Amino acid sequence: MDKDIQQVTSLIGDPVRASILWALTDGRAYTATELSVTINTSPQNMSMHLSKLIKGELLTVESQGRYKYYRIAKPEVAHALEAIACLVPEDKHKKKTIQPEEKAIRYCRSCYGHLAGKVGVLVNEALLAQKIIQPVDNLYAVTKKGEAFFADLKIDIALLQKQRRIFAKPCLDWSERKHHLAGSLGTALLNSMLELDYFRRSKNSRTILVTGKGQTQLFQKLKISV
Amino acid sequence: MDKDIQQVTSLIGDPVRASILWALTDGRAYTATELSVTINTSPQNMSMHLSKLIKGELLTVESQGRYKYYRIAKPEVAHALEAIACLVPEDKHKKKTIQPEEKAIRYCRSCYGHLAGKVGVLVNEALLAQKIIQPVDNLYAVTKKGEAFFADLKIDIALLQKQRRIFAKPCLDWSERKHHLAGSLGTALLNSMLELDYFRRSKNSRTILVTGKGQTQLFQKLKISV
DNA sequence: GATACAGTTCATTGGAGACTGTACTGTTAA
DNA sequence: TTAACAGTACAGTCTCCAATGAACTGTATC
Repeated sequence: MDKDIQQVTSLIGDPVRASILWALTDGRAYTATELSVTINTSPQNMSMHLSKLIKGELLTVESQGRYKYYRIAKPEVAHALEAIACLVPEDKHKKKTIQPEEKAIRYCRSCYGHLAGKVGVLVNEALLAQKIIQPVDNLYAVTKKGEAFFADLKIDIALLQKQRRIFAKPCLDWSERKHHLAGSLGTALLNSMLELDYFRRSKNSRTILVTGKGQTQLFQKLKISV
Repeated sequence: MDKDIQQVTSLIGDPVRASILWALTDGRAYTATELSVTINTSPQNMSMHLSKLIKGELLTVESQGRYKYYRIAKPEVAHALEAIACLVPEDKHKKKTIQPEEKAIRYCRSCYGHLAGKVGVLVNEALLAQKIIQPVDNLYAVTKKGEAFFADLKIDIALLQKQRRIFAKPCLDWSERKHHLAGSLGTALLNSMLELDYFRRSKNSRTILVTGKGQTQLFQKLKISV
């Protein structure tokens, strides 16, 4: 038993691995590259640490194309990390400023070119509710009504469908645990909305800001209040 | 915050320090030499590690003559360790032949002053089933019926509730993966049952033995067969 | 007093393992 | 097809820090 505990603690004990685990405690999944950027270490090093965490059954991986999404393996891991966080000496807690950036990234962000977060999920739900898109065996198809909607946003559906890339599909949103729109249509939609100044990207972050114009347009077109 | 977590994890991460902490999770105090013998390392090395744990506020010392008694600084530390113990990969439990002493410690032990192991979990389940305690937002409360039960064991509920320490809460048991009773009520219950000779501590181990009297009383009072 | 023991301090050493550079596989996009 | 990118594998380097030996303080017992 003692040996087992030692193995787990030395796994958690490394500073880089501790940072990885801590970054993942919110339950969202990140790619190896994303993690290596936020933790500020090389991709090879990150790969090494991630494989150790996988082997120790603290993380799980999910492959999506050339990306690999890493996430906490089970609730017990997050629980243990929270328990460890409680052991930080008291005097260190002086500066308990809760960062608003965390809140922002959960609200609206880009996810490999398409819209994610709470806003991304709301948009997807609205597109379905208004029958602009509809599910067809695990993918999405654009309806007659939808064609007009996308044309209005200067999106050429026919052109997108000619591409080899998947046209439109649901993608599980890590912060909301619901689906948002992915595929070339998802990318085109976000690009168009950025172009039209509904949204603006923020620097050095995946966070996306909703403009005043975006608020009014999203309400008019999709009946969404953001 | 990230730096703080790293400091705590690398403190826990060292194999020797992990063993020290694990050896102290029963809440009892040990001298430096005792620890260096059980952990099997030199006194100087033990001294070095202990001073780091003290500095990190995970342990406290108490001097008595030429001896120094080391113990876990606060319940949160024991809690974090138990949480970490839950992360030991499943297959490790199965394939290794569990030694008799290991079996004993899994069956019944003390965990920072309260009862743990299979017996600890059974007792907790019985207390809940018989409506002696009931869950109230992640804590436990004593029912009317329960007051009589604890009074019978010479436990003064009112006195315990006046303390600053948490009165009663569930604590995840590493060997059973279920909850046992923690908090001042849990401590009082174990002390009372030791006093009444339901249980006896074994020397140099966290293992607790159930006496004949304990077996009959636990069956009479809680309908538990141990 | 002398002796034995608990625990600590400090300089030195040794080695585990984290990191880097290079080179590779597999996937996506044009 | 080619190019770009995500991620991995491996060998070599380097660095931190645990462990050691020797010497010390302080306490108990004779």
